[in-house]
Amino acid sequence: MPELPEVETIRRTLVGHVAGRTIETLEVRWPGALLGWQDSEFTDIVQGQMIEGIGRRGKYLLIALKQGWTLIAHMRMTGKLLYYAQPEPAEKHTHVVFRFDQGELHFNDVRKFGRILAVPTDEQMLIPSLARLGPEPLEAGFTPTVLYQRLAGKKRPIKAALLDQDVVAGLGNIYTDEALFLARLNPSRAAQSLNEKEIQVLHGAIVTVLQAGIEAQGTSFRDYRDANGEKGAFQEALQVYGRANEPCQVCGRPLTKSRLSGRTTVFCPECQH
DNA sequence: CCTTATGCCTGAATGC
DNA sequence: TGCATTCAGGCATAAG
Repeated sequence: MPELPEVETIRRTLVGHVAGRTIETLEVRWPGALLGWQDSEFTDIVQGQMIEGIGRRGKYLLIALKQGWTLIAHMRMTGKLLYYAQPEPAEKHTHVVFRFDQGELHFNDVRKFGRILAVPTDEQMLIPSLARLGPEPLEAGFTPTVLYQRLAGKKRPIKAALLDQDVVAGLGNIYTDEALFLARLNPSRAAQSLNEKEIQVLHGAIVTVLQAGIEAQGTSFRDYRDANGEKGAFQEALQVYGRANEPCQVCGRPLTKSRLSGRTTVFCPECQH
């Protein structure tokens, strides 16, 4: 499921193809994928506009259009943005097709959870879910001190806090479990119970797993593909996610699967305290 | 402040 | 084999 490293990889694999391209036509095959406007209005907004660049905030992809509009895309679980240099028939579950003066972009989502929103660029920050987002974990503003402050006083399990996009932007179930393993922290620990040293280690672990995820071009556990339709490789490096009952890479004892804050959670009860 | 439940979805995996 | 159930989960929202 696209988390920060996957969305960043989509951004990187897409920008070279579409920056400077003009959206000539929009084909809306399932209007439910579009938020904020009727599909005819959406079409009027984007047709004829040139893509200036693509940014990212947390798990949101921000596609900046020339005439002051931005497309905000969220893949949720199974959303994909697939670029084709040549015209390509829409595959099953393709909900929106952007056709450029050269090439086309397909928004495809089996589960139909993903959404694309069009908003005037200068009103982006009025979108509550974007406005509330916590710090970007790979930018300079994300320091151990900032993380400490953001977790202070929180009684919720550290895992629940890290999954909360308002605490830190971009972590999902995969990278949260991996970061907690790397930091040797039990996912059930109350967030406020972590001391400064533990927070410092956790901060380093978050940065490390996210950077490693990006370097591996994401985790293709099931559905994830980049804009070229390519899989990532980080699934091969996962230490705990998807490895319930397998031996811990550190101590050899079986990894435990439980349910925490409604999410499947895998961790090593021996190594993670 | 926190939790759990629900809805949104389809396909793969599992159960009988 | 086949039919039914469970599970995967990000996020908004509601309720306790």
